[in-house]
Amino acid sequence: MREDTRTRIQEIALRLFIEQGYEATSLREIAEELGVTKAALYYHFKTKDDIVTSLVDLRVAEMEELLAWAKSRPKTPEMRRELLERYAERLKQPRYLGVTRFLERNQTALRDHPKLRKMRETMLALTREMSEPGDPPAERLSRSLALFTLHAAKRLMDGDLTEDEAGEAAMEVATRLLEP
Amino acid sequence: MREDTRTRIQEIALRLFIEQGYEATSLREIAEELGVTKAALYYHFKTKDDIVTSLVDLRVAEMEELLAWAKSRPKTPEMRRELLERYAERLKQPRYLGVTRFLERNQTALRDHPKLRKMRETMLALTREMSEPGDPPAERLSRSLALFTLHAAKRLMDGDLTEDEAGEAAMEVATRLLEP
DNA sequence: GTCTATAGCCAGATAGAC
DNA sequence: GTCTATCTGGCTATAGAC
Repeated sequence: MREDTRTRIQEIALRLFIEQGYEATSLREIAEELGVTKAALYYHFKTKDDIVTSLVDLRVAEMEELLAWAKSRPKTPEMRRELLERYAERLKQPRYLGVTRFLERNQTALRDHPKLRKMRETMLALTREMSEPGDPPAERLSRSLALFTLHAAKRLMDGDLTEDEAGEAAMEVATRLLEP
Repeated sequence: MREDTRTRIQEIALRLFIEQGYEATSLREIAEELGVTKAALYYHFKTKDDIVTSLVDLRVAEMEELLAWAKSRPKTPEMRRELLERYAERLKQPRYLGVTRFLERNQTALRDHPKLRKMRETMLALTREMSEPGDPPAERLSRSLALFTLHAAKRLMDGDLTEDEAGEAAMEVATRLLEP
C-alpha cells in the first residue's frame, strides 16, 4: 500500500523547492513528476502557498517545543550542551532536515510568509536562550553559531566528507563553540 | 554631477535583489525606482541576467586575487590569520559587502549561473587553502567556518548589535576558530 | 480525485519612433 | 538614451465534465 497523493506532493515539492528554489518551481513541474495534471494539485492544496505551510508546520511545532524546553531550564553550560544534542537529534530525521534546508535556501523568497516569520522569530528566541543579555557579544555570537554549524556543515564541506563524517565534525566544532 | 544610469541601475537592482530576492524582483520595479521605463534598461543591459553578471564581476576578480595570494603562501597559522584579515578588509567595502549578501541570499535561484558557479568554486578552493587534505575533518570545518562567520555574524545577531560590534565579535570568534 | 480547457495576469524581451 | 507599443510565453488559479 503506497503513500497517499497529498504526501507525495509534499515530498516532490520539498525536493524541488530545495533543488531549484520556491519561485523557480512551478506547479506544472510538481504535477508532471507526480504523473498528474496541475489541476489535480488544487484538489489537495488550495494554493501553492498552502504546500509551503503544510511543509513548515511540523518544524514550527518542534522548534516551539524545543524553545519551551529551553525556557524551562536555567542557562547553564549543561543546558546549552543538551540543547545542541536535542537540536542535532531532530536534524537526523530526514523529513525534518529537508524542511530545514528548504527554509535555509528560500528565506529571501519567502520573507513575507507568516509561518516563516514565526519560524525565524522562534529560532532567534532559541539562540537568545543560550546567553544572558549581559554576556560579551563574541560569546553570544559563538553560541548562536554553534546551533547554526549543525546544518551549515554539509554545505561547507561540499563533497569532501560523507554525511556522517560531516555530522560528527559539526558536532565537535559546535561543542567547542559553546566552551568559554 | 551625478552617477550615470548604468551605475544607478546596478545599485537599485542590488538593493532589491537583496531585499526581495532575484526572482521576486522584476525589471519593472527597478525601472520604476529609477524613474524610467523597462525598455530603457535594455539599452544598458542586454538581459536581466546581465545585470547579475555585472554585479558579480568585481567580487569574482577580488576573490581570485585572494585565492592566488593564498596559493602563493605556505599553509601556516600566520597565513590563515592574514587571509582572515584580508577577507574582512574586503567585506568592509560597502559595494563588496552588498554583492556578498546578494550571493548569499540567492544561491539557489542562481545555481545555474556560470559566474555564480565559478564564485562558489573559488570560495571552496579558498577554504581548501586553509587546510591540508590530511587534517582532521573537524579542524577543516572549523577553519572554513571562520571565513563564513565573518559574513554570517550580522544575520545571526539580528538587531542585538551594531554593525561595528557584530564585525568585532565576528573577528574574535573567527580567530578562535582558527586555533587548534 | 483527476481531467480538459481557459481565464487573467505579469514577466522578460524587442521594434521602431523620437 | 528613453519612449510607446507590442509580442511571446509561463505562471497561478478556477470551472465544470467525467
